[in-house]
Amino acid sequence: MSIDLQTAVVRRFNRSYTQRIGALEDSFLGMGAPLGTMRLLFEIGFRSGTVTDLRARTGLDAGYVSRQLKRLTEDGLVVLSTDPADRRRRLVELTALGRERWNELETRSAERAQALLEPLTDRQRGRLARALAEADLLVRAALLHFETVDPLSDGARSAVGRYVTELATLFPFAPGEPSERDAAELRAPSGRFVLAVDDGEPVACGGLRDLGDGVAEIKRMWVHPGWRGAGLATRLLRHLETLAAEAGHTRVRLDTNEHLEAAIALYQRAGYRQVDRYNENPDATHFFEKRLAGAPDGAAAPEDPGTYRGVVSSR
Amino acid sequence: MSIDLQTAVVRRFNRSYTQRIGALEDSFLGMGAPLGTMRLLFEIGFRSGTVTDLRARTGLDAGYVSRQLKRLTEDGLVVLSTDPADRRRRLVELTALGRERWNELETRSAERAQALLEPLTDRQRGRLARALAEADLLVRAALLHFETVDPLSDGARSAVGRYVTELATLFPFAPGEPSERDAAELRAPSGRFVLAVDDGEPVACGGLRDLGDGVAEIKRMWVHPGWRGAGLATRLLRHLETLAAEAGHTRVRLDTNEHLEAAIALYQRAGYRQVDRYNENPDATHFFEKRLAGAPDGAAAPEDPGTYRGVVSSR
DNA sequence: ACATATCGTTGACCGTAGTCAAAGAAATTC
DNA sequence: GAATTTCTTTGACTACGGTCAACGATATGT
Repeated sequence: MSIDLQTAVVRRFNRSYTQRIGALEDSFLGMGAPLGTMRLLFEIGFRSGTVTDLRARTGLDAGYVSRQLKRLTEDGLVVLSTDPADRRRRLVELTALGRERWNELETRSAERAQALLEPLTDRQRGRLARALAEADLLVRAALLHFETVDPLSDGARSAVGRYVTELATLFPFAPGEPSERDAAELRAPSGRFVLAVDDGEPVACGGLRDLGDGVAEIKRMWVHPGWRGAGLATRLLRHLETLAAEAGHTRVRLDTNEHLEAAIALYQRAGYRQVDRYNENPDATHFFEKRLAGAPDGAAAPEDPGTYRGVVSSR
Repeated sequence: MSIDLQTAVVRRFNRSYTQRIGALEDSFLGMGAPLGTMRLLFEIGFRSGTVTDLRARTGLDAGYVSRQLKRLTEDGLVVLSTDPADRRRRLVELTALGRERWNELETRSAERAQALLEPLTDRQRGRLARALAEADLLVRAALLHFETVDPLSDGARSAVGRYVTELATLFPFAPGEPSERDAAELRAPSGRFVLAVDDGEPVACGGLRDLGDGVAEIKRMWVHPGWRGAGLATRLLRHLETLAAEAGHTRVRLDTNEHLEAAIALYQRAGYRQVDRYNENPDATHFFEKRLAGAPDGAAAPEDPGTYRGVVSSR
């Protein structure tokens, strides 16, 4: 399928979906309060906290929010209180009535979705759900981006923690605590650590460290299990290679474990070739290397971006 | 997959898609004119005609449209002229400048869609496009509804015309012109003709006539080729059976041609059993009958709503 | 020919969403 | 302890989308 055709499909879908389903927000209408007010109520019900927090999440103007909250308070849907920790701040919470309304919004939204499914036969319903789940994963993945972060930041720690936990379930693997020394290797200028985050949750990560002689090593590459099959690992690998090339490296190495079959397949698809053991890592059984495009002694294999399902590199 | 799970998938998709893609309409913004004005411009560019027509298509208020058109005229984007056929009416058309702007909107919208695809690998792009195409078909189909119309109305004629044309390509089939006498049989109270329309185009049709003795006959069942595989034929068949039952019939018959294999499979899945020839129709080779649920001498086979691909009944 | 209906325009009006700046109260910095 | 910053509220204001009723011009039915 050509890119033009794909674009046309996305546009056609956009049109039928937004036109026919109407804005999702429509479910907020007809509840006696304007859309904006209900949207805020929904947001508060989703997670209550300070007004500042609420504003940050919604990106709305302070004055606007203040007035909406006033209205909601008058309607008895929320209560405002002073934050004891910082008495400038105010805390927002739903009242029992507010929670009731919130549930009503939830119900409406669910009914809306059911009304869409209802006319279809069982089989078509299943097909639609599968197609939307697939589209959802891919759309989310498409809009994700990799950010270079500090390897000891909360997000990085959380991602690496998950990575380690997952590896430990696949083969005997007992890493030490993440040390400052380990982390320093993955920090600029000689190293990198990239992270993709969705909704506050780490989704993928990977690190790069300098082995000297123009060689970079890829470390701690991981993709969240719920996000696999969307090409994230391929993109991540490519991203890391680009970062390595930008830092002046001409080759990338990595080690991995024989249990990580999907990862090995990924490396092979991406043009890595197996090499001899180049370190003492007891967890590693397989070693790979790739010459970066543009590097002298070129002959880098053409990339074949394929689907990948599974955990990635070891250590 | 349970209906609750399916509903959850739809809701999750709704949220990620509308939140992340933003309203499709956003591409109308930042063009120096408010959204509503641009939306109208887009609609005119899509198909120009009378103001009434435009209003009917958009569902907007007469006063509102009038003002928008005034603005667009002042900006030199459209021209208004009196309809020579009815001098109360006015014709709207884009100027060259208006067409230019319209193309700009198209470009923006396409860029938006491409930006979504761009980060994905080739393979994932293909997957997303396929998933969205599938979802598009099913969503459109789900929101379609069958309407009982006069068998000689424009829509019905158009649908039957397509049906006849299509049959003629599949086997020797030379029907006469649609006669008033034929049509009368498909008219209430003794008969029915149902039609599904999307965007002015006929998408599916089917008729019902009275054979006496509590038997109804299904005629001219057809689904638009571009809409096959979305369960429309199954739904249409079910709908016609319901209409027949409501009219007091206890059995439904139909004839078809051996070349229409998909149709025959559909009837069998839907619980029809083959019977002896019951008419002199030279185009028919196969004959089916089904006892309607609730009818005495019951034992109607359980329905298995399966996917259907192909033209439907003969004649 | 007259009554009636239709089509578009115009004026008056409304609520919603949102912006901006001023200001009071509380916290933090120096 | 004074100056500055942060958090929230309030008043003033704006554009936008939209509704309603009145009106003149044109068509249509009888």
